[in-house]
Amino acid sequence: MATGPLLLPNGYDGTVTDATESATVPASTKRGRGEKSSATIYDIAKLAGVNPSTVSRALSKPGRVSAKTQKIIEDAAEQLNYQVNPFARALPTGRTQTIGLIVADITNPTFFDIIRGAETTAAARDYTLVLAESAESPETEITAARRMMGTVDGLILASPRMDDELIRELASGKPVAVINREVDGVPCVVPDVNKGISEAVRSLAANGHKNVAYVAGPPQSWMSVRRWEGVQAACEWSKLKAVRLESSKPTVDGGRQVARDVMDSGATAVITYNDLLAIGLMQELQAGGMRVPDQISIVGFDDIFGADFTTPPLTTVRSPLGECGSRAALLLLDLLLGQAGPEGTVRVETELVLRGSSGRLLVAN
Amino acid sequence: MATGPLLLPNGYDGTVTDATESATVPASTKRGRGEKSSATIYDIAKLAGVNPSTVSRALSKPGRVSAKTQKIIEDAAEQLNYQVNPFARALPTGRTQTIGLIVADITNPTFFDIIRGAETTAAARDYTLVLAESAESPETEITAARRMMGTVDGLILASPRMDDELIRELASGKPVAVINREVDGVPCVVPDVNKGISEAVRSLAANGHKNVAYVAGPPQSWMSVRRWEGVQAACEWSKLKAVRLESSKPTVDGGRQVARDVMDSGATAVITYNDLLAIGLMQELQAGGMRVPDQISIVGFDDIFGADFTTPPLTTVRSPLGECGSRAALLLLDLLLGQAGPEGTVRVETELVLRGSSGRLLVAN
DNA sequence: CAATTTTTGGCAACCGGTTGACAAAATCTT
DNA sequence: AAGATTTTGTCAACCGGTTGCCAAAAATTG
Repeated sequence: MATGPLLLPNGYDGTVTDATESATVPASTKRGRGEKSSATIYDIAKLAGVNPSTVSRALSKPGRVSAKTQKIIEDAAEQLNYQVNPFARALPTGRTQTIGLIVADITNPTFFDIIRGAETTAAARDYTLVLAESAESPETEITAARRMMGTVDGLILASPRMDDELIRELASGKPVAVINREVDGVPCVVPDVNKGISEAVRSLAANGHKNVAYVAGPPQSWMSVRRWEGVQAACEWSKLKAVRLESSKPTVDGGRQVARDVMDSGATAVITYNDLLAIGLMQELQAGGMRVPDQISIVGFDDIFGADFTTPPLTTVRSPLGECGSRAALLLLDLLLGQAGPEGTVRVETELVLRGSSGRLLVAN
Repeated sequence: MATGPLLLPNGYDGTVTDATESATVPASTKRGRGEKSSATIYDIAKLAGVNPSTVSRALSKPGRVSAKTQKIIEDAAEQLNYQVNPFARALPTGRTQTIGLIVADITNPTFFDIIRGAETTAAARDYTLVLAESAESPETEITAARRMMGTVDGLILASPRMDDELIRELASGKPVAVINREVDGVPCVVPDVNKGISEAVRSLAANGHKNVAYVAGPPQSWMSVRRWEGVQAACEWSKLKAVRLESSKPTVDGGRQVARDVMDSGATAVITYNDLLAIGLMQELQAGGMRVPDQISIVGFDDIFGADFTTPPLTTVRSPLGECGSRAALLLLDLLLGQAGPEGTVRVETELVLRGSSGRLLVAN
């Protein structure tokens, strides 16, 4: 009847609280497969000759204990190579130093910049980023969100597909920030599409285009609607005809599939919901013998990684995605630190990035 | 002197343990800003008329309680919309249902696929992925790793930059899996470069090339060394001359910068450490008037997103990055469930993806 | 139907920090 | 120097689950 913790690593057996042991080494050797587990505040307290609560205060409430005691405790902590146990801390306080990010689709490079932006600013403030994806499904999204809410201090939803109402419900529990969508009562970071779109449409009009097609994104996408509205408005202003086409999915493949419809529409310029659609569309049109931009101009959205690898390089309305991620993280962190920033929506600028895929129409239509 | 928890949301005030209250609603209304916080096993126990420990067993130890009690408890849990508190569970057990992933650079699309692969398989097994980056710095990496070790059940290091010794030290604490590098005694997932490289070199030789340049990656990169060795061996076998060039950083920009050296080297075919370098290099060479592949062939590594957007599309040695992420996650999860899989290194195949950037040499050199 | 074995549920300790209340010690007043 | 005030450290309860141990209940056996 050995009492060793080999078979049941999580048992509470063995560790008698015996005051006779030496105090220079952390008492605990219990967790896991017998490795040195990290020291606790109790170990520090014993070594420093103070009460554990004093240790706790010294380590987290600056100024609450005298400089002298502070020093003794810090030295002891250092000597024992102490690291707080995040769970033990999270249990009473609820704080976890963690923020969650849910993206619609990890496959989509649009989100990589957002992830990067959020991760970088979170890390800079000593927060850890937890990532999940919804696979474009509102149900998966809400499940992931609910699961995360338990473990994070705040949540960022990038291009959420769930209902406004659900988002508000989540936001009533813990701080939530939304990217690429505007939800009443919830802090949002939204690229203001108007500037970029009007630049794009004006450029198309100046190059002699009369008929513009907009290739839409997923129906649940708030941003797709906004972009379509923007395109309509700008086209009206520039006296162009605008028609809306649907896509099956907002990917390169979806772009290829919509090429037929684009041809049939008679448009000489196409603005797509995102760059992936634009790239797929361009590939398919070129494969069919069309010359871009001589016969048809293509404009994407977002300026994702790789948008300038194509031939011709893609003209696109750039959204500062990395900035969106970063701003959303900041919004959240401010909320968490109690210094509520400007309540409403943060708008970031979009701009036209004029490259080779749009230009003057050389062939009369 | 109101005792309301408004100003000090984390206080323990107020909640007297009064047995007279109605039992149909979770007693707790304390956490946060006064919203309904989730029910605890104590609430369930009260509602079901059993002991909290019985609830705990019913919910996590299948078969430990009778079917009847099980049902009563499950119903009560459902009614109260119970969710386990992950911290409370993690505190005594150490289990967190979380795995960490540290990548060298979130900016680098190579890691996108790895992240996706890991996230997807983790999520499928009900684990959450926690992400951090090391910004290509060994110091940042070890800091991030140490921080993470406290909060995750296992860790994946993708292209780690730290010493073998440090990796083994980490691995002695909790399960660790490594991607893109082989470390003795630690489970690794490594693309086997030989097949892809020999295909690539054979193809170059068949197209009349005699001099090959390899553009190396970061000096700490284990994989860069492996690739250079592979290129050397394959070139020797095919009787080609191989020379190694250094790059400043493994990015598109780094590729542009190395163009000069490539020209000077007299090589007619270039194999680069990764696709980013290849793309940058190709852009710069083309900007300087070189024709690809007529005057120079370019072969990258990894087949990242966008590698086929270029003109000509990039020939590259594909590593199944998504599979690497997924396999590493599986390795870890198996380890966590105690069913240690095959101890050693998992090798995944690489293959040449022949596209337009490599081909027959048209101009005598 | 009694004796024995197996199930099942309850008790209480425990994980490792945090914090309100309070008393002891130190500092400041007058 | 005695009293008032402030600083500092201790006590104990608490967050919400988990689990070893034990006794009561149920099932099995003779």
